[in-house]
Amino acid sequence: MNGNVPDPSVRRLSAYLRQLENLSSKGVKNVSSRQLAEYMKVGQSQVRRDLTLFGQFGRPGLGYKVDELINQLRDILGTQKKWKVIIVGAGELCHALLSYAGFAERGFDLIAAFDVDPEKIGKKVGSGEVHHMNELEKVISENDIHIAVISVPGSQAQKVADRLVAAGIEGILNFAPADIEIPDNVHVNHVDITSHLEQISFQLSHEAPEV
Amino acid sequence: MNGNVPDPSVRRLSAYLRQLENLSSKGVKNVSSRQLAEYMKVGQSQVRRDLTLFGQFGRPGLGYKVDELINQLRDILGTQKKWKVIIVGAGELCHALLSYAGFAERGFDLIAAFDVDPEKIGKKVGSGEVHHMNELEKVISENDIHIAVISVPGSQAQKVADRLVAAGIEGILNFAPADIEIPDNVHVNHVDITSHLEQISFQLSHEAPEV
DNA sequence: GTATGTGAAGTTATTCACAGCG
DNA sequence: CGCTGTGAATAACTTCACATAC
Repeated sequence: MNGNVPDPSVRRLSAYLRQLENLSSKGVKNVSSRQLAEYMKVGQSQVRRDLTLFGQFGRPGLGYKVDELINQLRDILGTQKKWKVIIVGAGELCHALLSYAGFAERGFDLIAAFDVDPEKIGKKVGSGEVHHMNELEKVISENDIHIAVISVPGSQAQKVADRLVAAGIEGILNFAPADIEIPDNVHVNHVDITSHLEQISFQLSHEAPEV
Repeated sequence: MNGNVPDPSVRRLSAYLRQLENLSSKGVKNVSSRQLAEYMKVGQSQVRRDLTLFGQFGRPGLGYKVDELINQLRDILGTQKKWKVIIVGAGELCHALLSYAGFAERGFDLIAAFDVDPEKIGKKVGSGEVHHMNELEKVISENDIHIAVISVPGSQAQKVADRLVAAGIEGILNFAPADIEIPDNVHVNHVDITSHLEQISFQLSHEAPEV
């Protein structure tokens, strides 16, 4: 459909979608790029530019129809259809993610977790249950899984990633505190909490001192 | 010290630091920009450029001394000194974060958590314990806290953020699935898990179909 | 020979500003 | 008259390529 969309744009599309869902739940029917831009901290032309990368969704003089745009954004992001997702490592993070993230409403269906701890196996998580690690490949292939979340200790992350890739997984969300190496055709998103704290630390450390 | 460093550079500095800590623990003493660049997926001149934004740390012909560079990066990121951090919301995410992130080694000391659930109050977390929310302002001011983590339900996030800001917090790491509005002089980092999944979904959906 | 630091060039992303539609 | 969509202008970031140091 299109060659290259700036990464930052894609991130913002998520943010717009979040904001629009909010507006929709408040009964708002129409929104202009200026209004949308206000909520996030971007310029109004940025909003329009991001959207027009994928088509023309607005009406001059009128703005965008909230519900319509929500659907268009979901189409763009590919979350109109449900993705089946598995999570490797059924520890606290796994439960934390499930307890708050509202995966399902956003198009992601957690259908299985994996762990080596016998105590955890068989317990319910999301819309599935905890399996033993040695069923990993079987479950992936039988259920047509494309996306996996890694939430194991850092020392295990690479090993897990290798198995996921070998089993055909194409997208990985990595919460382990370790970088993983994977082939170029697999998409990884690494959530490194320490790094986020370091960003903040950097900002505070380089603040223009208060006058 | 310096006016404007590209955000992407700061993010990469964290990544270099992570990689260098790794190398150091393996006993590696020296590293070149080419080697460092290989591990992350950046060009070698990018590495040099990022580093020289803050000084000249390398030796032509030799590369960088691993342990020296680690210290310099920590100075830059401001994590040479320990930051005291609090977390609001003592739920599963709070425990997940503590159980795996190795905060302390990276310069962040979790000294208190806050919750409204009486069952949780008094329990130990990190190097502190869970307090009732109404002690929030008191603990912040008495302990000279600058950074806070929000891990409460989305509906509470804004309220919590407002109190944190009013109490003098300058940096917020927000895990709640909601955007928060705060004044410009406070630094926020929002970890939105759904958004990360959407990035992956987008990539998979717009993949050049396999030939 | 190897590797840094950096001007200059190139690329990518953001913002401006306005023609044209509702 | 408000608001979109978009060429053109600007700014931000990255890469090249080489003089210089070890």
